[in-house]
Amino acid sequence: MVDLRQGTFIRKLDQSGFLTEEDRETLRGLQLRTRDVDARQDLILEGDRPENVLVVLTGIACRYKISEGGRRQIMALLLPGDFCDLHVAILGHMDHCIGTLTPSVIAEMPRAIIDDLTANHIRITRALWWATLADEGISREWLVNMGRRPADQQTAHLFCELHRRLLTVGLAMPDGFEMPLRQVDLSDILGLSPVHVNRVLGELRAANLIALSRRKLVIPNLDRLQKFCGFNPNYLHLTPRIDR
Amino acid sequence: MVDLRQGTFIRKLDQSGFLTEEDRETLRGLQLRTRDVDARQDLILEGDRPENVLVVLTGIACRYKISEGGRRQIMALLLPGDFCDLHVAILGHMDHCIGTLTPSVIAEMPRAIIDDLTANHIRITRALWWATLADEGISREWLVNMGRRPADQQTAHLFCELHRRLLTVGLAMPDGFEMPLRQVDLSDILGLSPVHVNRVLGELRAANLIALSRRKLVIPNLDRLQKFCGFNPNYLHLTPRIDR
DNA sequence: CGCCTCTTTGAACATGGTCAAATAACGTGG
DNA sequence: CCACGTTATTTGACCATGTTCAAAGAGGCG
Repeated sequence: MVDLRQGTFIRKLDQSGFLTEEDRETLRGLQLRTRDVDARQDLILEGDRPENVLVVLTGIACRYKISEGGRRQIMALLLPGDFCDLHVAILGHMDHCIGTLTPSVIAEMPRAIIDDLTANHIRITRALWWATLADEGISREWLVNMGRRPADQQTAHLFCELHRRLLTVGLAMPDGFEMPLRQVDLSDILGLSPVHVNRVLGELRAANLIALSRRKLVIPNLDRLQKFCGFNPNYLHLTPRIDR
Repeated sequence: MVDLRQGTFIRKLDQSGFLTEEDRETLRGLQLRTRDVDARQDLILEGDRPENVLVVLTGIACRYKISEGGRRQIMALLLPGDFCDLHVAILGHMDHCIGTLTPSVIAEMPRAIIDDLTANHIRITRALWWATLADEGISREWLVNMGRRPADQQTAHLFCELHRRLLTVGLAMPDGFEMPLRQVDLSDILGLSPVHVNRVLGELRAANLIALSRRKLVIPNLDRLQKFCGFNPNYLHLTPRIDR
């Protein structure tokens, strides 16, 4: 079944700047099986050696681990268009779990397709590699965020990142976006306690940096929010590439 | 000049399990210029578009960023054999800085060599990709470490990781290793204050989990240390690959 | 309406941070 | 080899940020 929603990941790969119209055509022609998944379901567990590569088409998923202490740490957010487990093709086994945070539609890309793409489509291969490297850039920024920013700036920074990333997949407005994550999820992303996240959200609201209610996040003044947390979107590597 | 020290990165890539003797021969034949660098020197700055890819031959370097607040966060340690900036070939510009932590020897791999390798040596290409993905696994574990472990376990975990990684490049003994990082460096890795790192080190010493003096770290009981911090080396992807 | 989940609030506590100063280790030149 | 300046580690006292536990409200949904 050709699914129009796969436009999301084509657009994502296209951001690498490597694809030609021919490549996009190839990607559009892929026949992928899709799967509807509820919120808070595991897609892949640590140690798995999955046969298919999963791609998020709609919804939000995440990479996470459970620490010895039984606490969840989310290490990456997977938005529409993002690949869940490309690395497994190279590394062999998963070193973390992947689960949905919201109800999602997931596409399954058979290993055979990946093998074909990486063998016969050099630019698509580069785009795939680009995607994994861009992910890495984000996790580095999260380290800075957790290590060197106080909770309020850290939270604001996450919102700036989400806003920017959702914009590129057409899921945000210039001044806000649908925010389906719960406060517990935010706390597991930020490495904070849920209670503290709640208080920080209160502060950000009080400072009129955000408005958040009924799952809508409104950013009254994006520039102010970005300045507040020192957000510099460079690490997302979203700028149009004109140099190759 | 063929430099024997490039054995370090060949060994590193070999851990991917993808290389054949022919590939190793190819890598051994590379003519690389090397450079001696003092401790605490920048090799690459944020925004750079370096022409050569750098490889650490001896010493320890790191990826880092300086936050708005002027505080350094180290996001990765680069040990002998590690590539500094492979991603730049794909992403276009650096989103972080790279600098040495100790006196180091750095090899410069001209872009032309990388292009040749990735065009004509499929297994070496996969090994390179493997290396970047393994790095990513480490930064994910660091997120867990910072987000969900108290400072003492976090510090212990870093030592376990360092020990294991240094073992694979022949720079550690079964019960310890040379620890050239200062406490400030540790604090910038762990996202803690230098003072607190000092106190944590004291605790770990008091609990007889480590002995640390004159730049030698001794681990009296590795198993105990690993249990203490929940260290599971899985994420390093160092296990011998027999499945392909 | 009633249940369940999520958010909000309060009070006491703990972990880690800051500032400042003392001590120890290191490297260099005499 | 020692003295000195420099850099790194250690210690103390006080403070701030974030955590925990518990309970009360709000919202969403059948």
